[in-house]
Parts: sequence; C-alpha cells; structure tokens
Amino acid sequence: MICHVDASNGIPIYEQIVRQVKFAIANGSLLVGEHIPSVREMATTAAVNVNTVARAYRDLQSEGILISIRGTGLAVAICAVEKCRGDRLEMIRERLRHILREAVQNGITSKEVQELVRSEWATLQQEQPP
Amino acid sequence: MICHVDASNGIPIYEQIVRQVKFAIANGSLLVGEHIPSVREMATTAAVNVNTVARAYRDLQSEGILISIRGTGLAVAICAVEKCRGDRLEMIRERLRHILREAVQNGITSKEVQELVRSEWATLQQEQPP
Amino acid sequence: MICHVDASNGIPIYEQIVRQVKFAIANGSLLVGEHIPSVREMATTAAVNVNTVARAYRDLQSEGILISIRGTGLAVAICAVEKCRGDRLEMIRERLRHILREAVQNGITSKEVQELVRSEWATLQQEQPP
Amino acid sequence: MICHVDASNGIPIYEQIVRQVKFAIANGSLLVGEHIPSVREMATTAAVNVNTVARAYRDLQSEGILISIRGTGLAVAICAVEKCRGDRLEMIRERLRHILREAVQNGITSKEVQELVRSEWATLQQEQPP
DNA sequence: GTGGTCTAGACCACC
DNA sequence: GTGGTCTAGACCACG
Repeated sequence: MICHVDASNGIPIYEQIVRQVKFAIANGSLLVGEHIPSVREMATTAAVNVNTVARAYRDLQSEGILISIRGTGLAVAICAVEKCRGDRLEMIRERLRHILREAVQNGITSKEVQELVRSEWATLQQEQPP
Repeated sequence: MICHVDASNGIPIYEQIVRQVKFAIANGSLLVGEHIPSVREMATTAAVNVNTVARAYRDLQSEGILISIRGTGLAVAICAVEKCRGDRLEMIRERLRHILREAVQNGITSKEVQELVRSEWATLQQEQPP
Repeated sequence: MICHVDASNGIPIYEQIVRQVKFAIANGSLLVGEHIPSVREMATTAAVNVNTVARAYRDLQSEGILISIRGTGLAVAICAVEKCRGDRLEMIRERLRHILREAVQNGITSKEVQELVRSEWATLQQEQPP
Repeated sequence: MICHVDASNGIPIYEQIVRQVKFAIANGSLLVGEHIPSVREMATTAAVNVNTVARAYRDLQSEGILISIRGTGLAVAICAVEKCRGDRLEMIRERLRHILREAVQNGITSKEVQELVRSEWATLQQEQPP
C-alpha cells in the first residue's frame, strides 16, 4: 500500500494517511493480518517524516483500526473492516456537508451545485482512468 | 452586511470573512462604493477581534477587491464585482474538487456521490428555509 | 497655484501640499503678499478634503512660512522666500539620503546608482517636456 | 542573516524586513533551501516582536518568495533568487522615481540633482567604510 | 471617526 | 522545535 499525500492542500498529512488507510481497508486492498507497512517503509514510500506516519498509526490504534503486535508491528484489527466500510461514505459526507452549507448560505442554486459536481466528477474520471 | 463565523470549523476566521465578503459582492448585497462596514463595526457584529477583521480586509486589499481611502474607510473596488462573480463558483469548485478526488481515488462510484450530494443538499435546504 | 496630489504614493496628502507650497514660493510662482489660495479653493482644485488643506496650512504657519491676516486669509511671509529657497534642495536631499543608504547597505554599486538616476531622470524629462 | 530595522524612519518595520530579506536573497547571503531564520530567531536578533516578523514572512510567502514547510520552517523558494535579483534595482528605482519626479516638477536642474546624488553617496561611503 | 502598525501573550497544529 | 491564529490593548496618521 502506497499513500499519496499532498503537502500543500491544507489537510494535515497524518490525517491524509489515516483516511487513506481506512479507505484501503474498506476496499480490501489492505487485509486483516499484518499487512500494514512499517512506519519507516510508509514514510519512505510516501516521502514524509517518520514521526508523521507514527502519528497517523497512533490515531488508527486509538480508534481500534490497528492493533500492535509485540515485536512484529501493526496489524489490521478484525473489526476494522466492518468499521471502515461503514465510515467510507461518512468521511466523504462529512466534508461535503461543509461545502454545501457554504454554498446554500450564499445563494448558490441546486442546479449550479449539481452542474459543478457533474463537471468536476467528469474531469477527475479522465485524470486517472482506472 | 453581517458575517457569520464559526470559530470551530477549522477554517481560519479571517478566511471565512474573506470568503463571505466575496460572496456578498458577487451577490450584490455589497455594492461598489464605500459600503463595506468598518473593521470595528464588522468586528462587533461578527463577535470577533478587530485585528482579525483587519487581517481579512488586508487580504482583500492585496487581492484588489477592496481599496483603502485614507481616513475614510475601505471601498469595494470597481473591478471587484466582476472578479468576485467569477470566483463565486470557483471557490466552491476548488473545495469540491479535493473531496471528489479523494472519493474517486478510493473507489466511490458516481452513483454514490450523486446520492450523497442529493441527500445532503436536501437536508441543508430544510435547515434554514428562509 | 494648483497642487497635484497623489493619494496613493504613501506620502501624506497634507505633506505633499506643504512641500509644493514651499517649492512654489522658492520658484517665485507664489509671491509675497496675499496670493495663497483659500483653503476651500485649494481643496477644490486639488480635489482633496478641506481639513487636509487646513492641516497643511497650519503646518506652514507654525513654520513661519505663512501668516494669518485677519479676515483676509493667509499670506506668504516676507522671510518665507529666503527660507524656502534655502530648503529647496534640502527637502530633496533628505529623502535621497534614505534611499541611497538602503542601496549602499545592500551592495548596490556607485555605478549602478548613477545609471539608475540617469535613466530615471531621462524618463521624467520626457514625461512633461516643459 | 541579521536585519537592521529603524523604528523611526516612517517605513513599517515589517516592510523593512521584507526588503532586507529580498536583498539578502539577491545577494546570495540567503541561499535557496531552509536557511531563513525562524520568526523567533529573527525577532530576537532584530529586536522586534515575533508577530512583526511573522507579518513580514507572510507577505514574502504571498509573493512566492518564501514557502512554508509544515513544522519545519520557511524556505527560500527556488524561483525566489531570480525574482529578487530582478527586483533588486527595481526597489531602489521605484523610490528614486518619486523623489526625482518631485524634483523635476519643481524646477530642480539635472546638474543640481547629480551633485546631490554625488555628495550624498560620498557621505554614505565614509559612514561605513568596511 | 477611519485604517495601520506594533506589542504582548496565549493556544494550537505540525514535524 | 517550527509557523499559524487569535485576542487584547496601545499608539499613530489621516480626514
């Protein structure tokens, strides 16, 4: 698993990592067991500071997503899949709500928003054709 | 014009003010001329510190949205309306793009996104049916 | 006498007026007697606030350049010509010194400065061919 | 790098810092990379408040001269050297123009100006002959 | 009255 | 450790 962080988008790097790990678990690209890359490895592949990765993993542990196995590293908890899959849309929804609230408070119409979503979505699809 | 700031949503207060002023100009609720509330007035109505408002106004000046008339206050620049109107959807789009990118990179389907937008939008409409 | 003020160059308007009056007296375009335009007239021709002109005239009085004649307005003091003529170059020199100091402190060479002065002077000559 | 600010020369301290940083980059005494002193350090050596330095650095960021590396400090942008070097004489020229314009508008001759520059320059050279 | 500058000190997020 | 934000209060310049 490789995280792609964007250091200049305002979102804390550790949080970007946390979210991407959650998505990976929900997707099944990170399986229950010991598959999670070590702090150093993740730091290298994502080109960020080790402390930053450590911080992300710490948060994931306190959420019960990851569990520490002595001397072996961190593993995806058994209950993690269910939890992450449930949070999957919730994480997006949470942020979406803030934006839409700003829009509606400033007189943007429903039509304009739908058009925005449609055009942006189309652009992104082309960006990385799976 | 009254700004509604939310000190706990992570976005700096001065930036919230900047955005709301831009929206107000785009909407026409803030007209070209000398209509912009003084820093002290805005600070009072928004219940924030004077310096915070001053910071927002300063940023707006460096963007060319406001111009300072010595000893008189701040005026909406003539070119501001055009600029703000152009930025209106852009400001929303900018943030929308980040979210959608995260969604698409993590395997959310187009259908799911549309449903999210629809349901959230409906919720917000009810929130403040003016 | 008409003052040309530039509201956007950082120098206080009242100070621009003070300086231009002094230059006018030194040049002889403002003669000893009652020739100085009234506050209102000056404010109109220069398109500035009357208070601003009043402030400038007040400063000129306290320097002894202008004297108040009851019911008639302000007149150029007899000693003013001599004083203004003496200050003529001094006013320029004062500001020149600050710039040159910054230049020399930052490693600009004598040659570069002379070239700057030469080219700028040439540009200005063309700007308003007397 | 140590900034020498003069709190009593009318130019805002933060602007003095901005200009001196630009000169330092143009001179090469501030190299691309992470060499820029921290706000706290600069505040100490220049004997000004931390916020004042922060304000200067913020302006430099919005000009693209500095870039913020989260938790690490501020770095000189790669393009900064070119920009600062280009601005080097421009910053002097900008102020010089205002003075010369005043001079020419008030009948100072080319000869007088050159003599002023020459004598002031000579004086300054002696001031700090290192 | 207006905005602009500066200081002081607090708290937070990040690495 | 770093910068960023916010508050509070003071003083000044300008109109």
